[in-house]
Amino acid sequence: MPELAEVEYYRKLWTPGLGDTVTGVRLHPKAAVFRGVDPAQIKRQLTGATLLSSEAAAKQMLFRLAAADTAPLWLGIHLGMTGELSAQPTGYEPKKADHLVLDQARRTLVFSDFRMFGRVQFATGDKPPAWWTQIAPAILSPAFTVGAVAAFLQRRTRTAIKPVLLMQERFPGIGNWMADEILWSAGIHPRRPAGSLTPAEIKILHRETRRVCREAIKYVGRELHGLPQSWLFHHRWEDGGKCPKTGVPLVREEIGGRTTCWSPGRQKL
DNA sequence: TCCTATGTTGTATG
DNA sequence: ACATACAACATAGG
Repeated sequence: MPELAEVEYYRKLWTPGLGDTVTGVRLHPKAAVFRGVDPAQIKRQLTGATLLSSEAAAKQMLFRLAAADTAPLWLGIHLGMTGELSAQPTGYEPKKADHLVLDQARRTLVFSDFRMFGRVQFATGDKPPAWWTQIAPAILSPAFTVGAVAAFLQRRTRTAIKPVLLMQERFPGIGNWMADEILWSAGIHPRRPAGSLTPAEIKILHRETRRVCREAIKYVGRELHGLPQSWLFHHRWEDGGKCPKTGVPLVREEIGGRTTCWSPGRQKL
């Protein structure tokens, strides 16, 4: 389920383990979540290391660890479509989809992802690796300006605005439900060509993008399903779901290869 | 059996 | 070179 807001939620579930040593590592060496990395190396280097800090950016998380006689260790996790983190009691028996399990004296930290679209990254070095630093500037940072959004839309004149909002290089952390939520609250039809938005609409889109991110982090950070009922989120999948603002039945169609939900009347072509 | 799924990426095509 | 469209990845559940 993880988009920016849920990623932040899951990141914090490992917070109890900060400051503690990893006494053992259990992993599935052949799991697809380890594509591009060496699971044996991860197991070797993380064992005995101390988990120091974590941060989230876009749909990814970065965990910093320290070990004797080596440069800092960087563990990256992308939750893909079905990834989750959890902290389990000592003695936890890993389940089938628990691909990376870090044992500590007082708990066990687990990354599981049954569909395995997520991934584990790993690096050592004094500075965070490129796969982390290359993530686009956050939507809630000063770099996310109306001008930057306008310029990005201009280069995608004919593309529907919906898939444009899913492009991580400009909208890091936005996923399918957040994109629909943004367009719904901005009153913009998801099929509108990106280049057809007026300056006024771009301004609203920019404002609502930031607002949805800020509020989603606030509500979801508290509890995973903590969004208010007034959000589209709670109605978008139910058959016969109605727009929380107008009471009119919602519409669902595929746009840009993803199921898209909107409220006709509020969002016109 | 068939369809869907809160994501990314490689490849083909324009 | 750039933008766009779509299959592929792997699995569970309705």
